[in-house]
Amino acid sequence: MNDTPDITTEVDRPESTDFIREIIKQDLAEGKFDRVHTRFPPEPNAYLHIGHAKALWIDYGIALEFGGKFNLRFDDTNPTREEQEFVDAIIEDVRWVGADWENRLFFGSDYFEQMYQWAIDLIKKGKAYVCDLTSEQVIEMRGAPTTIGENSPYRDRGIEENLDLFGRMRAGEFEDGARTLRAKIDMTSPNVYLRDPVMYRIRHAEHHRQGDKWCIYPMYDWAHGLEDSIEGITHSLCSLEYENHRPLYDWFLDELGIYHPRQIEFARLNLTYTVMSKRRFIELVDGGYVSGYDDPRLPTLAGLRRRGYTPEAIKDFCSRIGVAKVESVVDVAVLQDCVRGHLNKTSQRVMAVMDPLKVVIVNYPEGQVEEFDAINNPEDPDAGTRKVPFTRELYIERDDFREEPPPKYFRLAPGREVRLRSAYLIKCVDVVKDSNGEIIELHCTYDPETRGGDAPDGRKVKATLHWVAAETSLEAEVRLYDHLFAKPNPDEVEDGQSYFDNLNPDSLQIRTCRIEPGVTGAAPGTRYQFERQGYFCVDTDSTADKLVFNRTVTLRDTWAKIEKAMRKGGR
RNA sequence: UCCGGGGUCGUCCAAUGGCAGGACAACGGCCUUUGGCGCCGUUGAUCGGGGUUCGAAUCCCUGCCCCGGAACCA
Repeated sequence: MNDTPDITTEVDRPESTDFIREIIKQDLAEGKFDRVHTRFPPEPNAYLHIGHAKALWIDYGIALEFGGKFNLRFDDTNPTREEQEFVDAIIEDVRWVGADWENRLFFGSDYFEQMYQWAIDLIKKGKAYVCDLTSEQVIEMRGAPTTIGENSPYRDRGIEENLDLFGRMRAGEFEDGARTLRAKIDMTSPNVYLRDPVMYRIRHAEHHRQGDKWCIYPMYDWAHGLEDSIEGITHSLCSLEYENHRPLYDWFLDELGIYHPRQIEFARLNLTYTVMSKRRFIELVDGGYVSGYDDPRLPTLAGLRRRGYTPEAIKDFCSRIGVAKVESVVDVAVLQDCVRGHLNKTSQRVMAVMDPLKVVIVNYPEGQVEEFDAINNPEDPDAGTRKVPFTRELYIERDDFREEPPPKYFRLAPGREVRLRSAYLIKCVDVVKDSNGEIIELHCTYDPETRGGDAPDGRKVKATLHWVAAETSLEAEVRLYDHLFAKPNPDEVEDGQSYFDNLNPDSLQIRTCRIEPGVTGAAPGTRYQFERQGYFCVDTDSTADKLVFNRTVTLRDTWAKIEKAMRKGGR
């Protein structure tokens, strides 16, 4: 509270920047544009993933920073693969991540009439023609990157004939694939996208918004720049694979002489231990490797949401990874660090025992129940406290006791004293085993003087354990998630193998835990920290009778590291 | 082979001719009623070769390597 605000550190600190922001600043300085307007243009044919979130935060973040505007626009130019279901899902995801398009939700298909008129303009200029070649012929005559293409025999059709034919294409006189409208550019260009690209194809298909109003549909390259132009986009940001398309983007806009946004490309996101493509999501879902597109192991936004990730964490992640043009693979540990950071500050602590070992406090009165005040969040004093019941019979984590403790292990062991979080100091006086030698129960004594966890004589204990009362604790299902793939790069495979061979068999473990009773009735989506273990959130499968938790991420586990190092060193 | 991009710590991103810095990871320590959080520290990089310059990650030349590109997909 009495910290002196350090003004100097806030002044002159270079704000986060990247090559795109630099370009925009320069454009603004040169007067090339006098405002900033971006857009996020998903095709409604798949679920969004964390890679889309990166793009979204570049688009939206830039608009925000420059005091500009941001549009959400569905690029729905292909009727055969787009569905309303995806429109709804994408809107939900974009909203969840926190981008605000205000009242600017648009659909590329709403511009079809304008696009059609512009196509006519191009035909009139002699810059577009109706081509009767089949798709196979077009491909053949286009040539290869290393060779040049060949002109279509229909390339020099007269303007009147082109106009007539194009009108009849729209009128539905021809079958699917019978003809196309092509731009007349250069069949010898080293950039194959400039070799008379198709602008319109015939598809007698029902469009999710336009119904059967149209039977010709614009191709991406033709449509996208027009959409940007119509919306007054200043900077059209997209991923690297469109770099080769930019000359075509520019060509259409220049030939039409209409408002011309600037396209800038950046590298898309890759993450370790996962895959990031629509095709692979489909394969994983269809193959039953994951439960659906919202499986918490998938990097889809729906999956991350279900897993317990917060929009804040995702936004933080996007700003940490930056923007550049190098193909990159970001360590998923960065993402995990982001959620831990946010959840540490915000989530309520609770005690849950994953693998219960019974503890009997032999000097504690039978039938007595005490209630302790446990701190809800040490990072947030305003979070207050909660009551946790304590009884003679308790459960602790099986892993928190060792009959023969290894070096550096300072949890419970015979004769050792530890603290039960928020309760008492207890000492292990006896180990009870069954006929197989399996430990079934621990007998401990408690020190009544240590109520709350501190010893009046000032003696210290090294360990604090989480625990639950045997009887009052609840049973709950926990789903422990780990990386979907066993290798950082799932594509690193032996000959004859596929990325499926790298699936991590332990990516999901289902357990039954005992949890303190206060969580009764927690709604799906509620997030907790299970002390000493990790962050968990109530799954959508959870019911009043049966709580189900997803593990979002584990806590950092220094002891596990030490143990691992010792095991290695021991060999 | 042609066209378009790109090569900085293990990873991601800075340094815009002037001390190669930050984050994650790793390692060590301090603190701790979470082996959590926090704090401190250590390790660690300019693809190679030439050149320009007082000075090069940055500019020039050259070589090498990586990615993308031949859907009536986006």
